[in-house]
Amino acid sequence: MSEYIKKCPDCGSINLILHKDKGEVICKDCGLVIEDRMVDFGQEWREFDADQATKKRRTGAPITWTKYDQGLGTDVGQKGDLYKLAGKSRNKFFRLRKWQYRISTAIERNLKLALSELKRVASFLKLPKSVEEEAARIYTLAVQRGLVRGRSMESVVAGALYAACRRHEVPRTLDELSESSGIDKKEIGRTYRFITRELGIRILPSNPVDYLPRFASSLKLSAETQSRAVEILQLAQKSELTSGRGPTGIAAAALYVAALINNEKRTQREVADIAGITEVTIRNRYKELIKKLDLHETIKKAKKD
DNA sequence: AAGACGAAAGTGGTTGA
DNA sequence: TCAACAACTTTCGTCTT
Repeated sequence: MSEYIKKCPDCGSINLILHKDKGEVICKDCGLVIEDRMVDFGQEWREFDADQATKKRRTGAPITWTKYDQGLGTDVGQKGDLYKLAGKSRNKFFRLRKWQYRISTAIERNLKLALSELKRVASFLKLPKSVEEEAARIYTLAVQRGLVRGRSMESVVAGALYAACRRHEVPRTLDELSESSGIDKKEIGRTYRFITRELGIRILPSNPVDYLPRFASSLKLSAETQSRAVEILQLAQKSELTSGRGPTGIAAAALYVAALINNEKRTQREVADIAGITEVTIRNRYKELIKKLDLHETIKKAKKD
């Protein structure tokens, strides 16, 4: 048992029980949960067969931010323990349960709801687990700092997801996020900026290269074309064609040019739709690319083949 | 006829006084 | 807080294949 807790801070009783398997310290007299989420101080065991495993294994599921209490947490009277008690003390525990519920409402209820929404959007966008975790962490921090107040829960969820995507370099566009969460694009952008600023999350400007694989596969372009596009992008970055421009536009143009060179021509319209930009933007980027990188001959040569 | 191209005007967001 | 500004979009007419 923890060294520093010897008396119940509520009733002063020294009758404390340690629930090792739950990681809780409970006052035997008043039922107060003095400490939960404590670390198991027990000896380290090894398990040699299935029987020992059930007896000796001490860990549960890994801690995760996608559960509102990180998969830990203590509930009063969960398993029907309460019905072993009679009369007064039973009522007392019902009261306790009620209070626990009330106390936890503010933040935890919000989290419960928000995280299920987060999960829904994340799976809709087919985001990897790591991004979902990150987004959940960001959201949890945001709630704890009261950043959600005055904003809709959904928009903060979307903002957190967007931030997590950016950090993990699996960018989704604001449009995609907006479509899957049903939140206005502007709103997501605003909350995104707000929470990243408030939480001091530093995010690199997104790299056009990160968009290529997704666009390329949507357009059913070959792997060669895709890697051609990567080369073009790298050259473009050296010539400083990329700074200050929308990353999707550059990615789309590079892909368009790469497709031309490799005789897998797609129309500007097709590419533009996939990338969520207009043909005009592709044209502008495309012109710049050709001019700066001297791709004239390369394209002409490709056409003859 | 479809796609590519370019001009011109409009939009939303950033920046700097 | 406002105006200037850059990037991007929308629209539309013209040219190319």
